[in-house]
Amino acid sequence: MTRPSEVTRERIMKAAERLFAERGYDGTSVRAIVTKARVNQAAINYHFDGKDGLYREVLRAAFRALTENQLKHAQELGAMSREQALTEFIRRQLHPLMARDEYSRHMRIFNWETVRPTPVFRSLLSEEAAPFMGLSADLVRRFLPEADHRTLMVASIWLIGQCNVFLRNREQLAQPPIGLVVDEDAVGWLAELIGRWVIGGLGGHP
Amino acid sequence: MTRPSEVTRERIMKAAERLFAERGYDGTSVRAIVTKARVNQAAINYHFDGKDGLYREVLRAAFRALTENQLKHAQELGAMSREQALTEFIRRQLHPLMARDEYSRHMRIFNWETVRPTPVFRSLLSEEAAPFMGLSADLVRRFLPEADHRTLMVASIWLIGQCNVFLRNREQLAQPPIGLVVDEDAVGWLAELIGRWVIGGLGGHP
DNA sequence: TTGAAATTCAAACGATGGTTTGAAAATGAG
DNA sequence: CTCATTTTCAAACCATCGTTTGAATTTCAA
Repeated sequence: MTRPSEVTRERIMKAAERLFAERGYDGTSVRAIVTKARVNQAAINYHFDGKDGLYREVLRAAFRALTENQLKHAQELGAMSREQALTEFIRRQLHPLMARDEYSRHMRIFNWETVRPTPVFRSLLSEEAAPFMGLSADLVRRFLPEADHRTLMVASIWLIGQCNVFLRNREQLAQPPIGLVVDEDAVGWLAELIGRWVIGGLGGHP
Repeated sequence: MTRPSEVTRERIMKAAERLFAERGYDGTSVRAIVTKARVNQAAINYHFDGKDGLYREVLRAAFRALTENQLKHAQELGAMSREQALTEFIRRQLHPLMARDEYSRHMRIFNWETVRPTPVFRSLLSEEAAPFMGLSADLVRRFLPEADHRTLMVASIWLIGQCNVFLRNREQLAQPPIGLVVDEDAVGWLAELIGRWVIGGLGGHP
C-alpha cells in the first residue's frame, strides 16, 4: 500500500528534481516546487525538514541512480576488446545528448555541483566515486599496463572528461555559429569519432 | 585624472567579479557586493543600472580578458611544429590550475554560465567565440587536413574540452581519494601527458 | 567664489524568500 | 465507532532581496 504521505513525498521529489536540475539550488524557490508538485506550502518542511533536507535527498537519489546505471553495464565491458569497451564507455557517456530524460536531469544536478560543491556532494563523492573511477581506470589500464599510479589516475580522469564539452554545452553548440545538432544517429557517429581519438591517444589500434 | 566615480565603479567591478565567480549570480546579493567594495548601497543602481547591468559588465570584461589572453599568443603557435603548438595550447589552457588568479576567476564565471546560460552570455558567445574556435580549428587542421567540415568542427570542440575536467574539478581532485595536487611543475607534466594523448589521437607523432 | 551637475548617503519600499503556526482533515489500530 | 496519530492546509511571520527616494555632499567649469 502507498501511504498518502508517500505520494506527496514522491511528488515533491519529482518536481524538485526537475527544478533543481533546471535552475539550480538558489534559483528554485520552495514555492515553485510546491506549485509544480501541487502540494501544500508547508509540505516540504514537514516531509524533508526544509529546503536543504529536500535537496540533500534529491542529490542522493540522483547520485545513486547515476552510478548504478553505469556500473550495471560494467561487466559487459570486460567481455569486449579494449577498443570496443572504450568506445562503448564513451557511447554510454554521450547518451544524455539524445533525450532530456531522467539520466540527463541527474547529470545537470551534478553540473551545478561542480561549479560550487555543497558539503553533501563532497562527502557523497569521496565516499562513492571510487567504483566509477575504478571503472575508468580498468579501461585505461588495458592500454597503459605499465603506467605508474599517477599517470593512470590522470588518464582515468582524462577519459571521464572526454565527452564533457559536448554534454555540458549541448544547447550552445546546437545554435549558430556551430550548429551541431545531435540526434540518435549522430551520437553513434560521435562516439566512434571520439573513441578513435582516445584509442589513438592511448596507443591502441583504432 | 581618475574621477571619483571611476574608483567606486572599479571597486564595485572588482568585488562583484570575485563574488560572482565564487557564488554565481543568484548566490551573490548586491548587499554583499557593496559591503565588500565598501561603497554605498545605491551605488550599483547609480553606476550600473541595477544588478543585471553590473553582471553584464563583469561578464563582458571577463570574456574580453579571456579571449584576448589566448589570441595574443596565437601567432606564436604558427611558428612551431604542429605537435609543439598543440602542447603549448594545452599548457595555456591548464594555466589556471596553478593559481587563484584573475584568469581562473574569469573561468569560474564562465563555468556558471555553462550550467544555465544567461541571454547576455549567449549573445556574447555567438558574437565573439568565432576567433577562439578558429584558433582551435587551425591547430586541428594541421593534423586532419582532409577531414570534412563537420569532423573538423567536432575535433575543434573536442580539443577545447581536453582540459576541462581538470580545470573544473580542481578542488575535488585535490582531495582524497584522488589527491591530485597540481603545482607549477605538475602543470608542465600534465600538459605533456595530455598533449601526447591528443596528438596520438589525431594521428600525429608524439 | 559661485552654482549647476555629479556623486554619495541613510533610510525606507515593496516583493519574495524559507519557515512556523495552529487548526482542520484524514488515517488506521483497537 | 473511537480516538490518538499522521498528514494537510491557509495564513502569517520574519528575514533578505533588489530597488527607490530625496536630501546631503562633493566636484569642477565658469
